[in-house]
Amino acid sequence: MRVDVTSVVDDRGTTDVAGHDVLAPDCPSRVVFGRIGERWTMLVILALARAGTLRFTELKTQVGRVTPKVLTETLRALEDDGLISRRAFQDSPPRVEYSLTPLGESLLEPIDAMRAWAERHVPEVLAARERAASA
Amino acid sequence: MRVDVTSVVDDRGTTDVAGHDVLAPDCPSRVVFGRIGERWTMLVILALARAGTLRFTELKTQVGRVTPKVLTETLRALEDDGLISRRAFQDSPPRVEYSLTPLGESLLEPIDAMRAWAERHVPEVLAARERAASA
DNA sequence: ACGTCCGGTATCTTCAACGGAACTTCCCTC
DNA sequence: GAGGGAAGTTCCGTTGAAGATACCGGACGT
Repeated sequence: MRVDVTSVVDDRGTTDVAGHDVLAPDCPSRVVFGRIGERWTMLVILALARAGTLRFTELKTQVGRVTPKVLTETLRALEDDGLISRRAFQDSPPRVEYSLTPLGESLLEPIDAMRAWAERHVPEVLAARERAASA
Repeated sequence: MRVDVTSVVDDRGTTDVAGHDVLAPDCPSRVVFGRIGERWTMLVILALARAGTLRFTELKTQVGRVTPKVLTETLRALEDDGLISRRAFQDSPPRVEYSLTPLGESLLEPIDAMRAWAERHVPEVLAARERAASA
């Protein structure tokens, strides 16, 4: 199929029912994995999932050692993707509340699958890493 | 507040049954998300999942425009984590075969959950992105 | 009048990832 | 003896994300 890199593997049903080629660099799953692979997004999403709603500084302390700049970037990106919503009140001092959108909440399911895998298998991964390091 | 990353949020059951704090920077899920967030790992794992076994150059062509150096790095990292196995034969010309370990195969399940989410929801994400871009 | 809180910006620097191209070793074929 | 795989390695350069630090503007308390 079109897309340059393509046709890499037409010979064995590599595209799913929806017509996506999971190996193509522009596959939707790449978009998703790219986003959740970024350093702070998971932490932000999980923090919001727990708290429901958090203000900027609350988020900052919950998430850990993130600098305001990077946190802002992360939040903007997630907002642009429709995963979180930002409501600003013009109180003084300023108040801004972040929370998950329904779309963001729906992402919790696959995230949790990943987390479950991690909890079950990370000991094996760490053991393998240690073996590799000492070798 | 004590800053040590721990005990960030003891006030609301934030640790799961296994005692992991999902928000801690050293949480196992971070390890996993970090790894799969890297640029080529997904592609390698999915290619191997399909083919079963691949040689270096086969992998290289399947995965796309990856340079040998980066592919080697990716493969080494995955091998160190126990997700793929590398068998070298001393034929000539050299032959090396890569395949998923059982651990690597077990990772396919959460990956697929993620992929399923992506396929269902990426249109919404892209729509949100476009709204954000034009605003 | 002064400092504080809040939600950020602005600027600078550092660091790891990624990439390109050439080189290597070993054996084989032409 | 010239060339050609296979599976990398080495050297070098670029880039983009992340971090540190400082600052801002407006209301508020004291």
